[in-house]
Amino acid sequence: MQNEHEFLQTYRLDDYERPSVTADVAAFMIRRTAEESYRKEPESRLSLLLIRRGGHPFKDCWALPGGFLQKGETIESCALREIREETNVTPAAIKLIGMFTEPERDPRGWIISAAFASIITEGTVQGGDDAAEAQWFDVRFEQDEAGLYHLTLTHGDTTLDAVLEEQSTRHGAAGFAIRESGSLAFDHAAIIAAALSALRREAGKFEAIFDFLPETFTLTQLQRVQETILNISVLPANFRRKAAEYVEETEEYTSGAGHRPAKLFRKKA
Amino acid sequence: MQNEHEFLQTYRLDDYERPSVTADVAAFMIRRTAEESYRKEPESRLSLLLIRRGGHPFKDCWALPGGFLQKGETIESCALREIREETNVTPAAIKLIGMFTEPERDPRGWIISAAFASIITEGTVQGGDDAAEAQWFDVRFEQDEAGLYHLTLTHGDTTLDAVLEEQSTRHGAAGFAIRESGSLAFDHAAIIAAALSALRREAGKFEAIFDFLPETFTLTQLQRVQETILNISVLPANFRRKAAEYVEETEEYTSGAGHRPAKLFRKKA
DNA sequence: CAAATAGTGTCTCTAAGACAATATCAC
DNA sequence: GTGATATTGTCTTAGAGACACTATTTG
Repeated sequence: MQNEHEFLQTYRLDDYERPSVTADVAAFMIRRTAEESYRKEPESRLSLLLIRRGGHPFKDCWALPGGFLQKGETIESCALREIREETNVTPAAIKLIGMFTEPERDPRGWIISAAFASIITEGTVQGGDDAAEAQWFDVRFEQDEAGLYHLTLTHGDTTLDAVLEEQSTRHGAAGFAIRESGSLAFDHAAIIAAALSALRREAGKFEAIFDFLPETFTLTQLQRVQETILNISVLPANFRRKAAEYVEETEEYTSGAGHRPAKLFRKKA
Repeated sequence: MQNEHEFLQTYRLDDYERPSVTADVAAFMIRRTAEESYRKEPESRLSLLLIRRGGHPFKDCWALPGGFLQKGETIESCALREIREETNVTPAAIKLIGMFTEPERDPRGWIISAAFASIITEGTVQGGDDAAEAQWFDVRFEQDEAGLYHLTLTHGDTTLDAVLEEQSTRHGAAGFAIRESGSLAFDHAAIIAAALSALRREAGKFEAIFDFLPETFTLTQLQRVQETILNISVLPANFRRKAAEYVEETEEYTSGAGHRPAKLFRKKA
């Protein structure tokens, strides 16, 4: 009879074929467009970080940042390392949203992906990175009358359109089937749709939205984050009442905005 | 310049080392203990399916059913196939709850795991399976004054005790660090804790709990499912008011229970 | 009829939404 | 002052929890 040490000495993992494993990251940020009038508040938009593929397959298509899991790291470290290497941004938070494992999803071979949604804090993106081909796309994600989801990503003149169908969730987490993929590589349109669903599910709770903002912020900024993600609009009075539970005052105020200064808040510990 | 076809012809995936990938399944069922008095309602308990390991490593420890991802299947099919092969039960639903990828988590080598929570419908377990070493354990999962989580699994004379600490969720989904693992194999105590958290999060919504019950059920049965999972108790009047939205009546009634018959309901389409 | 669960009606309290009114700054 | 956002107060309504009461079955 073998003991455990002897067993491990003779155990051969490579008798079985193994997949390559990647982490792909859908990184979201709230961006504010330049104000028109000096005292009007800038518009907030949800945006997503994509990179343009320089090589095959899906050459010249846009894709989520991501790459292969290496020995000795966890899948979360891999996700953080890859987005950093490829786009020079560091997320404030990441969250696993699904596994994408269809055997034919990657023409290079058997490659499965762990998909993460991540949040980039407004204003932490340094310019001048090596990743010239990394760009922020404005996000639109809506359901039409027929129940199909339309994902529209815009950056300057470039528009990527994808159409997805929500999959019956028998035996599994909610997923999306791709009807049209636009110029998005692999199954990344489905990953983005899943990440957006997850983000919207979370954004209703306050805990989840602070990472979009700097350390201190006004309540209006916080409100805009939630409104932008959920694509809704709520009355300031009611938003403040609900938010009060999750924030604490600082002594600081905004200034120079052509209207009453706003107190700055921080997330309650 | 290569075209895509030429690229794929010469692409070599095996230049990089790859991990083995497994799916592990935490399968939950509601079991009802034999009634004491002829008209008293039986007690409901949440239970979890474990198998006893016959070989190294962790010989004689208890573990979640699971096994290696094979080429040509998705990770969800793998999870369903493995639990079926090893325990002869078929889940009504499965849901990914996390990736477990610590490099040292398996002494056999580089093996990462996709963890699923699954629901087994009451009464669908056939006896006499080949998996003599698969057993249902009653589940207790509670937080103590110090904030530590205690997981207690009981089957007859066998009791497995694990102590876990909730991990700060910076950079990721809520996770648990194992303080003491009892006789649970690998990091399965942490997987079970994560699955229980996910189950409790979902059980508050009605959508998630129907799979524990057969096609038709009484509202009291439905109430017991929710109460058992969440470890709470609510007033029948209030439960019914909330549940009404998610169920529809049938023409059937229970009988022979020594008290007023209950109408059977089914999940609303 | 006694014991037990099934089912209904209603009171109260709280949280969410709507709306009105006041405060304060930069030009 | 004007135009904009900041901030507070309060009315109304919808939903959750508590509780009292009635209905129906089988040993």
